[in-house]
Amino acid sequence: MGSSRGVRHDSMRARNLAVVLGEIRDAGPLTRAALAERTGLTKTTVSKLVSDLLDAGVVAENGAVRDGERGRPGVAVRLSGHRVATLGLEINVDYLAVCVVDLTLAVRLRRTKWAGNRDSRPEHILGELRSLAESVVAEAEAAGLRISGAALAVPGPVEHGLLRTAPHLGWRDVRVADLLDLPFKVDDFEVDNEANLAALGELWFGSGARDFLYVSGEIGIGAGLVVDGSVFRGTYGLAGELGHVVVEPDGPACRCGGRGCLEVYAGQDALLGKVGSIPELVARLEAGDPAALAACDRAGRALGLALTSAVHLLDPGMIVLGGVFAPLFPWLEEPAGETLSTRLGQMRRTPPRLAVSAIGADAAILGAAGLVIQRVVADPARALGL
Amino acid sequence: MGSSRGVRHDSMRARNLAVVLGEIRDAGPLTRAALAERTGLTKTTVSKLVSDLLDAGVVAENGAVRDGERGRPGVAVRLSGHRVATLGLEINVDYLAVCVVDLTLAVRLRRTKWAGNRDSRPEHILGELRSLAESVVAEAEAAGLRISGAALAVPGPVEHGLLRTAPHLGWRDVRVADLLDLPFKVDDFEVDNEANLAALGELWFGSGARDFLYVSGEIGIGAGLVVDGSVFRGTYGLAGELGHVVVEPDGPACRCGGRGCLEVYAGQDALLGKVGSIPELVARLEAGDPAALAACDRAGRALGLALTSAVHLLDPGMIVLGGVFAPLFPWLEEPAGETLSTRLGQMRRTPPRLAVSAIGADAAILGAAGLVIQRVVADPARALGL
DNA sequence: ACCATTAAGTCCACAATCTGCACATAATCC
DNA sequence: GGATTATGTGCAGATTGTGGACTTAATGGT
Repeated sequence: MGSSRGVRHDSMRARNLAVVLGEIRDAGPLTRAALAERTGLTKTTVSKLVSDLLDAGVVAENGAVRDGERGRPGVAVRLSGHRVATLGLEINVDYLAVCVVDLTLAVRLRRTKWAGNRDSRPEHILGELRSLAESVVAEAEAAGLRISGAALAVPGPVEHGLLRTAPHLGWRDVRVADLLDLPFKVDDFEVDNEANLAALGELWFGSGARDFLYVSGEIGIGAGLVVDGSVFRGTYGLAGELGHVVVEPDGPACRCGGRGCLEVYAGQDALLGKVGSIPELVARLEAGDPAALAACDRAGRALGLALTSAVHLLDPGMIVLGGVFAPLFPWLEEPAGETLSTRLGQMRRTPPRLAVSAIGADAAILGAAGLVIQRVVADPARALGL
Repeated sequence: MGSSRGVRHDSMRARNLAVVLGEIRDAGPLTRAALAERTGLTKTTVSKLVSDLLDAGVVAENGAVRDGERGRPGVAVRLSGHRVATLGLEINVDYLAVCVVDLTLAVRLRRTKWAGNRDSRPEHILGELRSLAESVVAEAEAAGLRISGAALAVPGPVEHGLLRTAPHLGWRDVRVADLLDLPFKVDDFEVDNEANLAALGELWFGSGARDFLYVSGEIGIGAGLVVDGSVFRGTYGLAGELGHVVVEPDGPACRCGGRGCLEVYAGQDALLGKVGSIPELVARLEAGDPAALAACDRAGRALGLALTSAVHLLDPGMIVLGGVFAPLFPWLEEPAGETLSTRLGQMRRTPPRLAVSAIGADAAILGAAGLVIQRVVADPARALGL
């Protein structure tokens, strides 16, 4: 049951710090007077709160505002990225990646290590990731940044910090946080599915939409639903497994135990067939190779069918295709979109728009780092000890 | 963007009233000392808050607690249903229904009016519903209850208070609240999909589970997902349209424009075939009628397939079958459950349990009334003018 | 150039609410 | 019947926000 705690003076202040900081983030540089107007707090209170935020180094004054109006010009306050930053981490089948993002969501550092991680020992991979992270953190700290948390994207479903299964890594039930052992408190470190974090990457670093289903085409197919700026995770955090939605009840067997799942038709293995890589596939598609075109068409139709079910169940504002689906978008758009709008029929005024992801392979690490930034802004008092 | 308001002294108090009242609701009768313990507030503060709640008539003292311990016995405080109540309304194809539920979730009044509402004029039906509601409200007020809000369940998707389409009523784009014109403020009246409200009915009046997918088998098939005690509605409030999830991509045409939707195999029309009613179908099933058994088996398998997709996308804690699926549960459970667990395969430790709804046809009105009660408890200061 | 006007930001007395401790109250235990 | 223990309330004090007066820094008209 909801055993929620009462509110005391300090939580009131904490909340108001978050409100002011959130408003500065959402509505760009603002003067104290404008902040008072927008938050409903008095100028006095806003002044005191802003002063604390200035001391903490999370905001900075932007110089006088020259808006041509009469009267004393205000001093606008904006988010400052010079002190607080967070760490985004990713383990994928082919690489490890790390980035540092500051409070303004500027990417400060970024590093990738290519590695064949198929069927590898968790301890080994996580050790590599730790040393990668440590070097990046040291560099960030040398630049005067304080890393206030981290999040890690993994290629598989995560339940309460436990990686249930990562089929292509060959991992099962791995307590990732314990093995990785970074020097963060539990509250400041999170592990989540690659698709969920990539969806958040699209949210904060992409096109600016606040409601969409991000479809992550990797070796497997996942999806992350963003509704009004936050990810829907379901009961155990396992929502969004688009790859195993039923497309053809009597179709070919899938590794999951089912038959005719989306992954069978549109997973990376199905798309590539005998082709070696995605860039090569794109080259063949551009050259008009019939086998490649047929595979894409089939994948697109299957994707359209799975998305039909997803739209009925999840009601996304739009659909963003990412991962390997991004470079293939020109060949997937028509069969998938056609299938989707035919099937949805009269159920919707207009079917959700199909769009290509605005950011590339970095989606997941950016989303991971952004998630922690989000938390700092949502509760600066806790994150900064104000 | 989240232009949220700052917190002032009065909102702090409002929040604490809600915390205390919520705790009393969730954890049964509690003494002031126990409340202080649980909320983290001091005994002094809790005393003052409880005193206000007593004055408002939403809680009552329960007599001394005799728990065999030493020391002064506390006086337990419990929710009191003698003053505040809410109204639940439903329009369905075959009937109108109304109920009054008090703060303790006790059903105080209940009335159903059978009517053939197929292809009827909205003004007419809503007029009938209004007079039904008015008589029930008058009766409730005569019993000393104050009706502090209402919610209405309708058989179709609702987007921002607009009933988009109710195929079996023959309605399209109806502004239900305006036509119904009950004397409630906008904040105190809500229209929602029958499946969503039935799901909430199951939550508050059913088995006690807090995470489940409620599947509502009516003329159409809808579903309401409850995660941690609240309904997931998607971007436009259209989530949970289980009836049009793809079961067989090349199956028979559905009235929605698609093919092989769940509704084609497991909608009421498909289940009944030439049989006249659900009770008659049940009788035939009990008698072993092969045609009836085959229809149910086919419906169960189709339901299992649609639920497979739903489980992958929505990650429900369990699955509750309601509406006409409730009486048919004995014949649906095996084919649906078998299909579901085979298909989910290794993706889950255990597939979500299939259960039958604990409440009957009243699910939607109970959920509707309960929703408004929930709001009163969530913000007693606003709802009661404290 | 100067002064009225306008708006931003700060100062200070005051108000709302919660805390912490003391204390009265009402049981049980021996 | 007195020691012990726990509940609930009263009162002073702390924290935080409010509201209006005041200072500051511009513009614009004379």
